[in-house]
Amino acid sequence: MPELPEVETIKLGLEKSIIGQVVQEVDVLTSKSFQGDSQKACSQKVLRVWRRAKNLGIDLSADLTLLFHLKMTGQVIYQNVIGGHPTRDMTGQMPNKSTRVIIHFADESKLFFNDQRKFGWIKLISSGEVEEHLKHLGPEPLEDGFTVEVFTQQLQRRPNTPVKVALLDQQLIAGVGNIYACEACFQAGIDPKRKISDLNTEDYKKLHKGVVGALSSGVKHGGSSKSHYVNAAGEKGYFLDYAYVYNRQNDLCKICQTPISKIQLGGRGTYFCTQCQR
DNA sequence: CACTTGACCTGTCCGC
DNA sequence: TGCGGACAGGTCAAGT
Repeated sequence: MPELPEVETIKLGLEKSIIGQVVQEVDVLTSKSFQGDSQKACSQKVLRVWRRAKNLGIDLSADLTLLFHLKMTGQVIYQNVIGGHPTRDMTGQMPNKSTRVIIHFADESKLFFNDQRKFGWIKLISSGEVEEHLKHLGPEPLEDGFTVEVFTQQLQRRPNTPVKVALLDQQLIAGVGNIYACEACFQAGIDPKRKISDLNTEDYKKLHKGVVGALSSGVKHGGSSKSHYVNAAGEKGYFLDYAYVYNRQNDLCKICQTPISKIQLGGRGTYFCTQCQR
C-alpha cells in the first residue's frame, strides 16, 4: 500500500510523538513480521525517525535502527494513553487481529504495527547496516538533486520497458508506487504504455514534473487511503479525492470527460485517459 | 542482462 | 445466502 507520500506522512507524525521516548518492551505477536533480537531494543531511546523510498527508519540509542517496510497493508499507529483512553480512536480497538508487533514505551504509550497480509516487516539492525539495506534504491524524487537530467538518465536504463512500469522500479526512482505512477503519467499527458526509448526531451520534462507533482500532492493531502492506509495517528489520507485516474475506471476524465480506461501493465492495474494521454 | 511471471498472505467484492 | 474467482497500495526469486 503505502508509497512515498504515505510513509512520509507517517514519518512526520512519528517525529512529533516518539522522539526521546524510551522503549520498554517489544511484543512480537507474529514472528515473521519481526526480524532480529527484539530484546536488544529494550531501554533504548528513540533518537530520530526517517524515510528512504518506502522504508521507514527509527534510530535508537546503542547504534540500533528499527527498519520498517509496510508493503501492501502495513500500518504504524501510535497511541498515547491519557486518563485510560487513547487520545484518538480512528482505528478502533487496538491491538486488533492484524496487529503483528507492539512497541511499548516507558510512559505507557504504544506503537502498533498492523499488517493484514503479513508481507511487511520490521528489522532490528545495527545503524551501520542501514546503508547496505538501502543501497539498491534510486534517487529520492522530492529532494533537490532530482533534476530532469538525473531522471532521464535513470529511466534510460530500461529502454524497452513501458513508462509506467519503469516508474515503479525502485532502482530507478525511489518511492513511486502504483497510484502515483498512474497519476504522474496522467499529469504528464503521457500514455503509460509507451516505451522509454520512444520518449523525447520534452516528454522527460513533462514526466519529471508529473512525478514530482503527483508525489507532492500526495504528501499535501496526507496520502491515499483506498482501504488500509492510515497515518501515525490512525487517520486516513485524502489524496484519492484529488486523483485524476487511479481507481476511476469508467468514471469520466476530470479534464475531457472521456471514460477512464483500465489495463494491465507489468501485472498491475493501470488507469489512464486515452484522450489526454498520448 | 532485460524483462516477465508467480509467489508471498488475507480479505473483500462481484457474478452466478 | 453461499461459493468461486479476481483483485488489492510491494518486492523478490525464478523463468524466458
